[in-house]
Amino acid sequence: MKKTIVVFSLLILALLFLFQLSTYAFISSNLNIEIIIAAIAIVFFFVGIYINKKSLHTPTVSSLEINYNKIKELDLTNREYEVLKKISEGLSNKEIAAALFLSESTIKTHVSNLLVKLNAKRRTQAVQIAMSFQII
Amino acid sequence: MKKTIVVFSLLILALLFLFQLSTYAFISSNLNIEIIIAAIAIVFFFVGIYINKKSLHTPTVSSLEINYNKIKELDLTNREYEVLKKISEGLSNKEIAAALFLSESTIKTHVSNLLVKLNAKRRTQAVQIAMSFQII
DNA sequence: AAATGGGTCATACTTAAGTACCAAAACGCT
DNA sequence: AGCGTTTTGGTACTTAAGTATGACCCATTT
Repeated sequence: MKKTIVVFSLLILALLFLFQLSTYAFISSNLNIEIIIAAIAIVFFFVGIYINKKSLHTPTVSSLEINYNKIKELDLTNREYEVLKKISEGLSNKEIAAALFLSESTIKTHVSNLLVKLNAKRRTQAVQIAMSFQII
Repeated sequence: MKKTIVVFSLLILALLFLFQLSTYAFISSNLNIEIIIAAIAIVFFFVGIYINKKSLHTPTVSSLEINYNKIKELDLTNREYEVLKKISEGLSNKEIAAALFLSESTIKTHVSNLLVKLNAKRRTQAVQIAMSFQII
């Protein structure tokens, strides 16, 4: 943050200097106006780069969006998708049942249907496939 | 790419226009020079932002690096880490055994040790934990 | 030479996961 | 009200996963 303040202070000083110079050049006409304009252009060019780097593109640490169309395409129901997310969190069938207030039998049914729809043989593979489809 | 060409073409036209205007203002003195300079500054400011966005920060589509220090910290051996990666790919113990030319017993041993070291109860949880540590 | 750690494999066992099949309640839709 | 789908749950079974324990080989270290 201190660095930002210093940069902006220097920037303001540079701009003031340039504007003074441009006024001087306009009055006395002994300095080429194009050079002044070019200098201002260059300064603002770098200001644009700096602002963009600082404010517009700071975090954005990935975290890709979920492909909801793919979920529909795979014909996953709400419950199946809920179970899939729990599986990806590393929960057992019993734990998922407890988390969703259901019986383990129900979870097994959902998991079985899930594996068919995702064309997976195991829950670990289902997670892998789901990640490749970006649905979790 | 076509969009880039269009943007740059428009940009060059705008700059030519501004420079012509500045020359006109310099000669006839009926346009305030400060306004011209401000216009150029604004244009170059956005040029800076655009250039920065296009060239300096294009890909970076995530794909975070692996935390090898964490692997050492967890005291995972080479074989255990190999098995962990195979688990995360959704392979069964039998499939991992076939892939690494080992017996299923050996894989089970490695998996068991792996779960202890990662403090996981199941292979799915191990994958989850490994991802949170960014070691896979 | 003995201890150590990594890797391999086996047996025996328990628990979890997954399949197949069925059935009923619940819900949305026409 | 009737239809189809979702959701729920059960039984019975097979297969996979995971644990515990012991054993052997091999390379490195003490």
